[in-house]
Amino acid sequence: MEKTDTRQVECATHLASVEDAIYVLGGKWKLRIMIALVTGYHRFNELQRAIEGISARVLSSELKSLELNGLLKRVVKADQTPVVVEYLPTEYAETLKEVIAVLGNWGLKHKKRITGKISQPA
Amino acid sequence: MEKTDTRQVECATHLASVEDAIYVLGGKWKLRIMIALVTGYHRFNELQRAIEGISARVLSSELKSLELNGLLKRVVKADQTPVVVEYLPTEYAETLKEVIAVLGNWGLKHKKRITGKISQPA
DNA sequence: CCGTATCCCTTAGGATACTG
DNA sequence: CAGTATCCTAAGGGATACGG
Repeated sequence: MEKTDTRQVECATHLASVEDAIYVLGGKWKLRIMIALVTGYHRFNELQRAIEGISARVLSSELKSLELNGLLKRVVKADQTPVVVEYLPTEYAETLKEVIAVLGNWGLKHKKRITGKISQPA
Repeated sequence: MEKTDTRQVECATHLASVEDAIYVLGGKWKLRIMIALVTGYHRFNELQRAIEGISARVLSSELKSLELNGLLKRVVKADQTPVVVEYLPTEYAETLKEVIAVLGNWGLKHKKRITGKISQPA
């Protein structure tokens, strides 16, 4: 079997790539925050309200992590009276749309499958 | 602004869906195990060797979780001399291929972006 | 409103050792 | 080979309170 090597390499490559993705997007909150962000929620408290269950402390630290990875930009508008801070998805965040769509889709179908539980053939 | 409601609902739906997906596929190992599985690694120790860094304890518990979610099937071949156990991806696991592909792809590009670090325009 | 600081608890997951 | 048992640490994340 000489294809073994090829397969091993392919597997290792896949492994490394999703590892990278998980490193950046993994955890309970990061993708959810990105969803809220691209949906149009930009203010801190707005985000906290949209993402049920997240605490200010966690939201804050996750936002920093996401900014470091270039997925959002923290913008301070000093010209307003009570300084307005906005978290805006970057252009780069667009690349996540596919990820979110695919993952969300899978989650949706999976839930149906689990709850519906049609007798699947083995 | 009367589209707000629609947007809120859409966001909530997305949120719930990826939440479900993360619940099933989240964590450091589950997706990696599925990759190894569909790549063709089926035996316990084989998997442990393919997925660098995973301990027997974790591999074992993750395999159970994945089986519960219908993504793999544990098959015992009692007809061999030293009983052979195989973990086989189910048909359903096919639905993950897209997820893995998209996520892996994103991870790959992201790594290039981070390491290469071409001056991106804001 | 926009966060940070503290404190604490739970969980994921690593190390090692051991059994059928 | 295929796991389980134990133990332990680190990190994630919740609650509350507080400051700019």
